[in-house]
Amino acid sequence: MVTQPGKPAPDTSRRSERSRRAIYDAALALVVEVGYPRTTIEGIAARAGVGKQTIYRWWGSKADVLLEAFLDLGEQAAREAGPAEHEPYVIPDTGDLAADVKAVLRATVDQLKDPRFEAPSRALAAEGVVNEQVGREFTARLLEPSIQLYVDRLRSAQRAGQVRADLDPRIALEFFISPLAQRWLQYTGPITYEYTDALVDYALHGLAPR
Amino acid sequence: MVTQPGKPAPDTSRRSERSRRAIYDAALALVVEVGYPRTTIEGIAARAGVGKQTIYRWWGSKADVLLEAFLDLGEQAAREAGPAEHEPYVIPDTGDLAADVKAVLRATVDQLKDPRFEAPSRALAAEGVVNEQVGREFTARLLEPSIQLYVDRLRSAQRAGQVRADLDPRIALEFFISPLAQRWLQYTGPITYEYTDALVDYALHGLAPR
Amino acid sequence: MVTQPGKPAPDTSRRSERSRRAIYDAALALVVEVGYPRTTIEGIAARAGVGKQTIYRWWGSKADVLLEAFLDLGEQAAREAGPAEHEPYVIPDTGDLAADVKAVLRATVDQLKDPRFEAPSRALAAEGVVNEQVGREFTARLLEPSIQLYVDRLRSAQRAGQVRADLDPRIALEFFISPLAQRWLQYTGPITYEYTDALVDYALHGLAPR
Amino acid sequence: MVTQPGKPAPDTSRRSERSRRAIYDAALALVVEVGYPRTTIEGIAARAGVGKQTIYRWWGSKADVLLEAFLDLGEQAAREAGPAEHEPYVIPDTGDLAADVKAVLRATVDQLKDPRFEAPSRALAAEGVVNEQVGREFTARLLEPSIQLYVDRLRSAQRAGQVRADLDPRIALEFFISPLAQRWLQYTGPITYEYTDALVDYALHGLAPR
DNA sequence: CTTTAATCGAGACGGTACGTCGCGTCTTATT
DNA sequence: AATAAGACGCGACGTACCGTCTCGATTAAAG
Repeated sequence: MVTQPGKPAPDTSRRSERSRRAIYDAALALVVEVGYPRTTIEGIAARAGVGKQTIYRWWGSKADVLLEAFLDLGEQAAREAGPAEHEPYVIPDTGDLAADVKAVLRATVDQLKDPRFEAPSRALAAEGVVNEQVGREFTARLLEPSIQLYVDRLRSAQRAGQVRADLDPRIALEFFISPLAQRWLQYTGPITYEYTDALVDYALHGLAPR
Repeated sequence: MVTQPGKPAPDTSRRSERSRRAIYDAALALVVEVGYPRTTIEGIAARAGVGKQTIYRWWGSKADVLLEAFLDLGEQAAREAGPAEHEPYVIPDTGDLAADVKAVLRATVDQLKDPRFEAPSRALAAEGVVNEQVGREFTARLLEPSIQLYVDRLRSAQRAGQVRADLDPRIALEFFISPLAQRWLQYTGPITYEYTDALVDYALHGLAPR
Repeated sequence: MVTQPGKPAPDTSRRSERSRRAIYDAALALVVEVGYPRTTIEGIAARAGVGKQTIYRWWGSKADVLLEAFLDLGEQAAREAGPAEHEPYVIPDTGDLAADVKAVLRATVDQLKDPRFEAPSRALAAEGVVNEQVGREFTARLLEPSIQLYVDRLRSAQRAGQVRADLDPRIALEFFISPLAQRWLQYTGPITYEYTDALVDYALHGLAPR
Repeated sequence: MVTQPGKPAPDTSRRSERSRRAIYDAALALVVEVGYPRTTIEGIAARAGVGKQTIYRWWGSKADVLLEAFLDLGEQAAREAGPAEHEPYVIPDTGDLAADVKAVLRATVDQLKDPRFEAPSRALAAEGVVNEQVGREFTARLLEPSIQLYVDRLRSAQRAGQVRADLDPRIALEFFISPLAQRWLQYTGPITYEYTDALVDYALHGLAPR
């Protein structure tokens, strides 16, 4: 992200768009097909019909390539969905917090099970666990936007009196997404609609008896 | 875990205890010192004063070695703590669920920040995210025992009327540990005592106003 | 061959005859089947159903084993041929030197083409070229006895006036065997009866016109 | 020699001349210093300051490297000797066959005792004995040119009436070189000027009395 | 519309680590 | 005490990728 002083900084205006696209496609395809550890820079270059240097010129590491490829995939999907139908990219606000969050979590469950999404995002998550720089980048560019949606929706719910006003939404939202994240990352339990529905109910009403 | 048909299965009784220990020590030290990706089988062997084949004979991969080394480290720590003082290995049951869980989570926070623990467990978690077999093994042998302690404590609280009887403890406990896990794995927020205390309060009383 | 001072010198009387034979058989069979370089001590031991140490106890190297195995093969062949029919083990003396030597060389040609003989003796010759100790041992125990037969036959011919009396038989015999040896060792030409017959004629009458 | 179908055939024009030279030097030096069996590809690469792959890219085996290194050494020596003084690379033709051949054989004796020549050529000869492909290559590229010189000289002698016209020079020349070769390869006798002189005399005049 | 300089494809290069094979030594249990 | 079995420390194998470094051959911006 930061410009290195040692490197002459390549000229972005002359960059080959066709190569960039081919590299993204190759990287994503390989991660799906052979898995992240067996995805190599050489393999990406060969599959993309691109010189290795073209990759090293524009990215710093395998994880970097994949992160941008994955972000691009998201933007592409958003673009294809069109401005009208952008359902999964915001949290609906029908006034019923429980229903709205349940709906979004169900969509998330579907997404987690789509191999096109799962392979690269697992790879990036894994890399991020062990490489803090990648981890922070991953979180900032992929998780943070989604998290912000939850924060916004919770603030709205607070204003509507559906959520206690003294709660920190940054913490509250974790009751919805962290258990799901952990089951996904660490295989601590099955991932189903019933499960995510239960999470919402448990979280809203608390574990203690009323 | 499963006996491979192709391999002649070495004779466990003649195994060198001294080599096994040296390998564990070397693996853990290297992961702390140079990080998981730069920890190599060759490096472990060299540092342990052991032939590479001795590692390949008994373990299937770098992750396998580290997993057993880490489990052994845990057992060793438990043994050293002695049968009298086994504080972190159960959840206290004073009758006050909130206080008991807060105490345990504070201990967990400390542990997550201890480099001797952090480096290998991050490494294993990362590997597990991208390699399902390792992930399930990691969860079964490392996470599951801790999870079970929460299940037991929550059942006790249900009997005591402090937790609603109709809740599934396997889900309920995730409100305590999953948010912490996600902050640790994905840098989604700071990890402090105040934070874990808040988790317990939010979880018990729910997000919705009473 | 020389007793090493460092080694405790094993007790020959307790030696297992069955193992020795099995090792010889395995060594010879492997050299024929997979070639000398791919014949290993481990392979010989495994095929002979013998511990590796049993080989290391009694022999100093792969070449040593093979040399003894090959010598044993020769003795065995001689024993089987019986005391009556020991044709290839002496040079006949009919009074006609040319005929006698031609006959022996033809037998040698046959032997050189027998795979059971060729594989191990090539292996030993090769080893001997690069390892002087083995080379001298090979020559002393395998070549020298045959050479001596030629010396004797040539001396007899000298007495009979068929060979000039002032010649050194140690040199003269090389005109019969060295060209053949070189063609065999270095592929410098085809090996046929006509060729060995010609060698004898050329050698006896000289290259210069009479 | 033959293009393998499985390998993509590297681009010869981009080959590093400096690496090739360094590899030749290292290979020859190591064979002299530690012997052929203890000369390893890894050792050559390390000494040449070259990646192992650079060796595997251009040669098929240790013997291949050494063969080319040795041929190169010969060409280099020939180049250094210059076009004027190329004494050892042809057989003189003074009209006196005996004298000419004796002179060349004496030079050969000297060469056989030069360690810079002896170590690699023994190694290649040994390898060739046990590996027919290497053996034929060795003979074709190293021995054959020298053999041809003898053939030519003998033909000249035939025309001059010094050698019987009905003889096959390919066989006749072996009386000069094969006995020497065998003594060198198999330690069957000492190698001296007197010996090679005697070979020439015996060969020309024959073993039988005149 | 050239000119020209950066990017591109290709892939050779010096390296590091891989996972395997075989060495020669050793230890253990059996005969 | 020798044996079958095989674990061990060690070194080399041949392979896969790493990240750097030339090479022409485009190729798009500036002259």
